[in-house]
Amino acid sequence: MIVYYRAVRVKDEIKQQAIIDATIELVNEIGFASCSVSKIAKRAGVSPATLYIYYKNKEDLLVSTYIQIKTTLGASVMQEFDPSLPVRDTLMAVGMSLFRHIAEHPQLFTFTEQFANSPYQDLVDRDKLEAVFQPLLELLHYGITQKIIKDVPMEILFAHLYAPIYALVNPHINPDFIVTPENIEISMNMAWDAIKL
Amino acid sequence: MIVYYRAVRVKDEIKQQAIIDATIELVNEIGFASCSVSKIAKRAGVSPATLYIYYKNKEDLLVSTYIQIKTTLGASVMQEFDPSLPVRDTLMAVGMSLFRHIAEHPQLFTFTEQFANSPYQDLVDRDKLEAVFQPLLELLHYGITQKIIKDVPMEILFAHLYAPIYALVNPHINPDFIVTPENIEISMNMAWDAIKL
Amino acid sequence: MIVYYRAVRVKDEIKQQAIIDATIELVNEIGFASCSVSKIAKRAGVSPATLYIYYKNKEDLLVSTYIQIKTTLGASVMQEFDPSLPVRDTLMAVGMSLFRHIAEHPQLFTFTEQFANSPYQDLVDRDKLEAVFQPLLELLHYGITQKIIKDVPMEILFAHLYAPIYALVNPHINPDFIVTPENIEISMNMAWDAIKL
Amino acid sequence: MIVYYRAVRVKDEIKQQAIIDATIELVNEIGFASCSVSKIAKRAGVSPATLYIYYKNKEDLLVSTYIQIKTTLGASVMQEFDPSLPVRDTLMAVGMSLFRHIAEHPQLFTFTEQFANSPYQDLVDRDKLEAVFQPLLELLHYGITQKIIKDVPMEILFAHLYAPIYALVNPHINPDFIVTPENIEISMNMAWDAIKL
DNA sequence: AATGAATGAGATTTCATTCAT
DNA sequence: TATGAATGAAATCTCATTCAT
Repeated sequence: MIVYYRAVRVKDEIKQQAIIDATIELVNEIGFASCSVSKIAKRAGVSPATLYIYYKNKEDLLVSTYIQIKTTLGASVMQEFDPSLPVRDTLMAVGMSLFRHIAEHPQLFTFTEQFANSPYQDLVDRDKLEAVFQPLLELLHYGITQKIIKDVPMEILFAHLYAPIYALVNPHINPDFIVTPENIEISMNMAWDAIKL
Repeated sequence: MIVYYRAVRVKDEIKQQAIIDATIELVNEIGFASCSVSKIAKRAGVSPATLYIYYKNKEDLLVSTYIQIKTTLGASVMQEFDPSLPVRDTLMAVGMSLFRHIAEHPQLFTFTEQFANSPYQDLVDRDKLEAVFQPLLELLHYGITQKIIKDVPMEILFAHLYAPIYALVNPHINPDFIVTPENIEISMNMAWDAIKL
Repeated sequence: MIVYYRAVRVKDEIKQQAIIDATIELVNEIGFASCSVSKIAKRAGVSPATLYIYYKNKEDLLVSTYIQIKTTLGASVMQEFDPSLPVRDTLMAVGMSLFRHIAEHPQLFTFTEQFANSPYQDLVDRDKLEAVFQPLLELLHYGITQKIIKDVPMEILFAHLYAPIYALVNPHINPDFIVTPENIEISMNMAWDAIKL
Repeated sequence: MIVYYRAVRVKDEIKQQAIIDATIELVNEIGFASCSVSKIAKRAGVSPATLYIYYKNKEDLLVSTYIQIKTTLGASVMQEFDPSLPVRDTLMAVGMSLFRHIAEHPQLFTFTEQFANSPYQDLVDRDKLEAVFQPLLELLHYGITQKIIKDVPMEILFAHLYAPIYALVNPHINPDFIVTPENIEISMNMAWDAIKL
């Protein structure tokens, strides 16, 4: 009976995740701009008012969704990071992991691409999100000191390492491109050619 | 009478361009999502109803604006295309021109980036827009047959040639990156390293 | 034909007043707190969206209504102001006019009473609204120098001159009080007794 | 067992009063119109659902709060009522006590002023609330028979006795008025001049 | 008794588009 | 052609209240 009394209905993490999932689905189906709170709520099977129990407002919901996706992506990709390997192998492994992760979760990728070009993107603490990639930055620095990697600004190194990946997997840019292990390897090798000394 | 007719036509075109300019300005100032027809009309100095004389609806206006920008960009960039030069020189020239064009017209770039991640983007005939880059495609093909360029899928070549440019100049991705002639050259040289055999 | 073209549909002052009238009616019927924009619009026979053509927002509508009523009241009451009369006669005439005006327009009075106790009241420039009563203030000052009126703070004089009027005609406070010429005279005489030296 | 029962009751009453106090505070801070049940509950440190254990609904809570304040005010003010004193002294004492009470509890006054201009005010049994002032009524009647006070309708006497007080202490009407003992005395003397024969 | 979760109803406001002139 | 007025539909969000525990 005590257990009964203590078991007051509790904020439902399943429901909270259902709302996020509904958001991602809807953005994929009808686009970021057409996503209204009502539509998201209906898709998640809750009342629009319920949504406001879990998120302060629409902005909070979208930003939270974005951060969740990016955090998961970062953690997953950086699992491959192994500083005991040669610089080249590490960078390639991380890049390939990124390729694969995006290819396996196209819905998440679509969401983040649309989010990044929305007015909401300014509300995210980018530095915090990118902190997980700090080891990558240090590895590139090390590569430069070892005369393995070109001594150019970091942004340019990153742009050549990872921008081609994003362009290739983006269906808006390359609707017909298919991510195969061969293509991944080809592209990552080219990225290495770009940055290596 | 002909004079009269032409005068009217000229006035029309000025107004029509004023609407497009207003659209681009507003997207830059308040973002794609916050741009309403009324706001665009007010900025252009016309009535909302007038806007519907020149464009079928909002979608038509935005798509027309996008096509105008992309067409102008393509024509401008391809001016540098000179098939009598070595392959490398041509590709570099085109890339640098692209870099410069974007850097010189940041408002147009902002518009296209926002448009490309909107539900409207599916309404554009991409093939038609990209037709202007056909010579580039042929040049790459030629480079492959001459064993100058890696024999990999076209999309991958393009991704490594131009995606880094877009990433670098995109203030959402690289808010602190400054486009200098040195940076342009560094990046284009790296792009060449990526695709060259 | 020229006339036809020039007669573009024009902001309709009749419609604008219809909205204000609807506002006043509704506040009388269902109270200030229950008045929604939709209800006001429906009562005025327009779409809620139309209301926003004439007023920036709900606040603007309510404040405008209040100012209109108060301005009309002030002008009407001060018509009785005749500085050539003895001080006592002037004050009595103004007070009686106020009594009568309120009694004849109970709906307007109800609106202002409710408005004055709403969060909107802080948005009104009271000094501007009360400027019309400046001659009254000066008259009281003059009466003090002439030793006709008690030399006490202005607020106290005003409170004793006019607060009883408002209390008497307020149906919330005196639901059964009937404004008769006799009652008006009785009350105004008492007010004079209060302030006279 | 009795002890247990009483302990529970005491706890209840504290919570119930906490809700009322929270209501008064919130009305003062954010205004009557912005007070929602959730906000009141949060301020009182209880769940919105708990509030419905103590009060049937929002209306019941607000009316109860109003009645509590008015009852306390009436009792406090009428403490000064001493029929053995001369009529004038009694009326003056009561008025001054009213002045002081309001000045000392501005939060309670703010609440009642806002309540009185809300749709809830019709739900109060005014006769019951005003019963406490019955001796005052009788005193005025007596004063009339003794030819001390003007023989005019009761409402008019009350209006001149107490409406100026409410107007003076009301910050909406007299934002700059400061309640000093001198001002209280001046005003009460004027009120007496108004009603005395 | 006590509560956090849940919600239908309704609030204000803006939108893309059309109408009447 | 050009327009200011007009609007139905839909947006985001809050509310008073009830439910399940």
